[in-house]
This record gives sequence, structure tokens and C-alpha cells, in this order.
Amino acid sequence: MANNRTSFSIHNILNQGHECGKNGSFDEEYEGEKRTQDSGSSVPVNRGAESAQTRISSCVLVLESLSSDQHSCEEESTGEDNSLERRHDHEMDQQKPQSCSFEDSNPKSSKKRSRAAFSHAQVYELERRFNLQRYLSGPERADLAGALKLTETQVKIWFQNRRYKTKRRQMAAELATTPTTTLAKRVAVKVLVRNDQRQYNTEDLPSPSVPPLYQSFPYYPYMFCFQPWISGNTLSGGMY
DNA sequence: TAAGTCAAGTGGACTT
DNA sequence: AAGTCCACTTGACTTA
Repeated sequence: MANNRTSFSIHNILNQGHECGKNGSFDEEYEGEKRTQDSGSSVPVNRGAESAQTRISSCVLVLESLSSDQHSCEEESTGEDNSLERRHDHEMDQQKPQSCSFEDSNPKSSKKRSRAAFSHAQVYELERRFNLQRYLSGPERADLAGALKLTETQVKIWFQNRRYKTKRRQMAAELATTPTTTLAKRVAVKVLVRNDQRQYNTEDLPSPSVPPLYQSFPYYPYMFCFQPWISGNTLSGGMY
């Protein structure tokens, strides 16, 4: 099954659907993104939400036409292993056939979990979409999943993992920029109550500090309509 | 071979 | 109750 794939290069995408590539090549964008991710700094910010949806649509169409025959594995209800194309051609050669057979003859004994590796094009499109919106509605998820030949579950999990990854990196970055002296220093704490007697005046109390960004925009999974990330820095403050 | 990455698993919280 | 979220954890895989 590993050999039963249609190989298409990134340049195929670029040549056929250059309108979705804007300036800069896929390699520059995606690999650059990988670099910035690996360095712990920011992922490319929203690159202009104007006409982004139309660009996405055209890209998705290109991807669809290019990858329509690349999956030999039928999509399963579990949403696993339908996208086993490796990210590099040499990796494709090394692909083990086990990847597509989650359960072989003996499903109980060989309960080996396989990890699907999404293709470059799939990840690129997912990342692009993520830069536009951090949360997908049901129909949006279904559309994207269909276009990328992934299951809705895979798209959902990818976005979930991607949000968490972004948050982790942001926290790590915050931690890195915070002076170590402020991290672990002894702080004199005023005694507020002693023996059930108040020991302070209300005007002495400090105003609550502003929470970090990721806390100020914590959890609005059902507020798809807001999509503050589309308008750039509003609310989310540029989450990267 | 250890460390890092990443898709998927798990579990609790929450909304509809 | 179903579905989705976050916050991890797990295990397969890659890379230095």
C-alpha cells in the first residue's frame, strides 16, 4: 500500500494553483513556518484576511484534484490511517506497510497504534486555515476534511492539538521573556486578616493584575461567530 | 540512542 | 446524552 500512492510535488501545487500561493513559495512559507515553530517563536501571522477565503477555496480545489487518488486506504469510521502519505519522498520509500493495517489478522494481539503522517499539502492547508480561524464549525470542518481527504475527526484533532501547541509555545515564550528574578523571589505578603479581624483598608488593596493573553481569551468554543482572530490583533491580540 | 515531534488516546468540564 | 473543548499523555516516528 505504501507504494500505491500518487506522488505529487509541492511544485505541482504551485504551478497549478499559484493564485493561492500569494508571494513566496510553498517551501518558503511552510518550511519557514516550521523553522519558526521549532525556534519557539511566532508562526506567521494572519496574512491578510482579505480574500483569504477565496484563496483557500481555490487551494482546496487544487489539493482535491491532486490528491484524489493518493489514498489507497479507505477512510474508516475511526478516522485513522486514511492519510499516510509521508512528508518527504524518501520517507515514502521507508513507509512500512503496517501503517495502513491498524488491525490485521489478529486485532487483539497486534494492538499497535499507528500514527498517520499528514502530507505536506494537507498540513499546509490546515496551517493556512488555522491562521485564519482557530475554531471550525461543523460544516467548515466537514468541508475542509473532504477537501483534504481527511476525516472530520482528524481535522478536529489537528486543530485541537494545534491550539494546544500554540498555547504551549506562547507560555514558553512568556516564561523565557520573564526575568528569572520575578519567577522565584520572596514576596512580602501583607496580613489581611488576623484573629478574624480585618487588618487593612479597602483602598490599600491593589487592583487585580491583568491576566495573560491566553487567559483573557480562554474558552469560547461555541462562539464561532466572533472569530476575533480574523481581524488581526483584536481580542486575541495576535495569539502567536 | 536520546530527544523532539506529532497524531491519537484519555478524562474532566462545559454547552446545547 | 452527545459533542466539543482543554490539558495532558501515549506511542510511533524522525533527527541530531
